[in-house]
Amino acid sequence: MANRTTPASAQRGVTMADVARHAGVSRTAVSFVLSSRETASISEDTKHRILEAVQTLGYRPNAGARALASQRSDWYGLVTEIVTAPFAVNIIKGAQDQAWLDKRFLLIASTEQGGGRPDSEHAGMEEAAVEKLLEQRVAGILYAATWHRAVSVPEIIREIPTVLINCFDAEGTLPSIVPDERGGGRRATERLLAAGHRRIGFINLDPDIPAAVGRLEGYYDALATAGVAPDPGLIVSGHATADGGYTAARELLDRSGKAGRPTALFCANDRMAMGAYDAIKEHGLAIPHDIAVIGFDNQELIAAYLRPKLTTVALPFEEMGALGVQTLASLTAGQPITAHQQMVDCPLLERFSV
Amino acid sequence: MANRTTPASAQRGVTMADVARHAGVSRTAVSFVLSSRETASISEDTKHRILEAVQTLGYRPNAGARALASQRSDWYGLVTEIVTAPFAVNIIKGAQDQAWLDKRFLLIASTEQGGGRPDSEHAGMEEAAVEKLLEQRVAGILYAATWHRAVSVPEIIREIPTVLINCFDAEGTLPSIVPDERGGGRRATERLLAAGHRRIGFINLDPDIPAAVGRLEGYYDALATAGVAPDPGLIVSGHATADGGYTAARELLDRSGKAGRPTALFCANDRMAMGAYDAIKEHGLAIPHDIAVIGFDNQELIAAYLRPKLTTVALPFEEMGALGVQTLASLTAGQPITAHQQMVDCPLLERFSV
DNA sequence: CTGTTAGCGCTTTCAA
DNA sequence: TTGAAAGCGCTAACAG
Repeated sequence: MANRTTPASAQRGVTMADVARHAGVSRTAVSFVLSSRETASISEDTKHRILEAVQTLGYRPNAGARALASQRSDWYGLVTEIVTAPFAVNIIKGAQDQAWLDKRFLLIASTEQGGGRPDSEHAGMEEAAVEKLLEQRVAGILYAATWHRAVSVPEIIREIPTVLINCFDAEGTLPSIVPDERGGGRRATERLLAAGHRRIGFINLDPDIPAAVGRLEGYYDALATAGVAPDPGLIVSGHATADGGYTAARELLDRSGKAGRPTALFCANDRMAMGAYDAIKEHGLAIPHDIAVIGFDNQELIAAYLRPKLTTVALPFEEMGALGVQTLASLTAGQPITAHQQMVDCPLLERFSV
Repeated sequence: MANRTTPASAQRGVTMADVARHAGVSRTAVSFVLSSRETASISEDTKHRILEAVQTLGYRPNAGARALASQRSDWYGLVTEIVTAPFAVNIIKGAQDQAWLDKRFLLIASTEQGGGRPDSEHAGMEEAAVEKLLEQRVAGILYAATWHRAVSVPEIIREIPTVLINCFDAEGTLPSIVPDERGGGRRATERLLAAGHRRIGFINLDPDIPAAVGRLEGYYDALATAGVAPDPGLIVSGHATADGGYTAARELLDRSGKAGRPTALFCANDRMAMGAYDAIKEHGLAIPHDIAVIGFDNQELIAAYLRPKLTTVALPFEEMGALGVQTLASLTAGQPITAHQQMVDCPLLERFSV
């Protein structure tokens, strides 16, 4: 092999038997020491000899053999479209970090992004991915989506413990972890309310998706608690882009109806907030002096670069990833599911637009 | 297991022996059919019976057992900081897709981003990651960096075939795949030249990094070919941020020295171009009418959102990932290394700033 | 406290 | 063309 430098290395060679021989003990002893079993106690001396043999021989355990013999594996499968659409990439990071802590490996099978359509080629890829993961005998599967929505997972996934991250199955039979959209919407609105605003415009996403529903509910919640009557004229929904936000914001600002225009804008995502900024500036208004703006998603590249920097609600991707692994761990450990759907808080990130 | 629906499923149970029994043949026959060996020809009839048995029994091969018995694996390890710093996430996508085509799995071990410092905690994590990968008996390792630079890889990585993506080792002993920065710089400059510009300002990155060196060389190349003498006064380097770009652009624009200011700006990355836009607009100049701008990196979120949309040079992340897997494949297949360092083209993306 | 003995599910010579 | 048999490297009863 062209690429090999360390010569007498341990890649293919040193086995547990070698270690045992070198240390003058049985393979069992070695196995026990290496997996630090408590059951059988082994003299400090032998233990030391074994460890030493491991060192000098450069022994490296064979994870595959171990899995085969013990009938369990250290692997979780992660099937996701996220690698393709890196918006929620921190889910992977959170999962990976947590898995690492638990001394488990993540086998990532990336799929193309698909809207969860059951009838697409996407579905075929996903099924193939799950199949492959099952062949690897992963202990469980994590299924993560780029944006919070209902998905339809390949049926075979049900053969093993599975947890859904940032999505849920329509039948609602699989444990899932989602952001608390409603709480986030409430929090954003409360922040605006706390700043003294009473006429708060809400620029929503496509009203069909869970994010839109939840964030709007949160908006109503906060208004109700504060005792301000919601004005339907203050709520518009637009395309989830900067252009959509621009158009929607203009619409809101142009209205000089009975009560005048809003003094604050809650945009259901940062991209729309970006467009809203443009519309506001075009109207000759200053943020946050004349009008406050709050976003949602905390897309760093946008929120932290706008002028002024955007106050927004963050999606807890990393936390969801970590919680997913934890949930899967307890599932594979045979513990019953406590909560079917776990919601993770969406924290407010204060910057300078309120 | 709470989470199991398909009851008599194949998760732990059906083995090759079962299939053989069901089909009334030997395990060898099954093995041959399933791995489609040519060596021993098997009658169409038995083959059919075997495949049928596989179907009805729901047999699923055990990848681990196969690896153990055959002494080779279908897995490549990918150790990278990219998951943490998703700028170059398409490297993963490219690698993943190519691996999938080759019917191989990517075991991703993510590490925290580190500057390649050999003495950091980062290095410890990396070494642990590689160690784990070796325990899994991966066939080879891919090591990918978020930004093009020299890295120092854990020594143990040299025990197996390894290819570096978007980075290279200082000693230059490992095969590596990097973007053709110089070609990209040349291409950008040529584009500006083709538009008739002769006084082209260049806002460079920190001059120590390969991207800065290469892009500047490309700039000189293009100028030389076009027969225009480079003006040192037109070259500045700044911090690789929007602010850095803003400052650098101001500096260039404020200069009204002997030959006046540049009519075009080549920014060594898109973030700096973003800042340059601000500076240009503040000067009351229009893009591209008064001054053309070209960027580098093609950071979608920036390049496609600036007004006007930014013409820029793209980094070939996906291609590098795919090429990395291909290179690793030929390496593990025992083929000699042809090129030690492979450079991948950086294509120009025309938008509206030139 | 340590060693013996069976496998785990598959591949792969070597005979038949 | 097919089958028997011997492992791959490890774990896990069970004896000693």
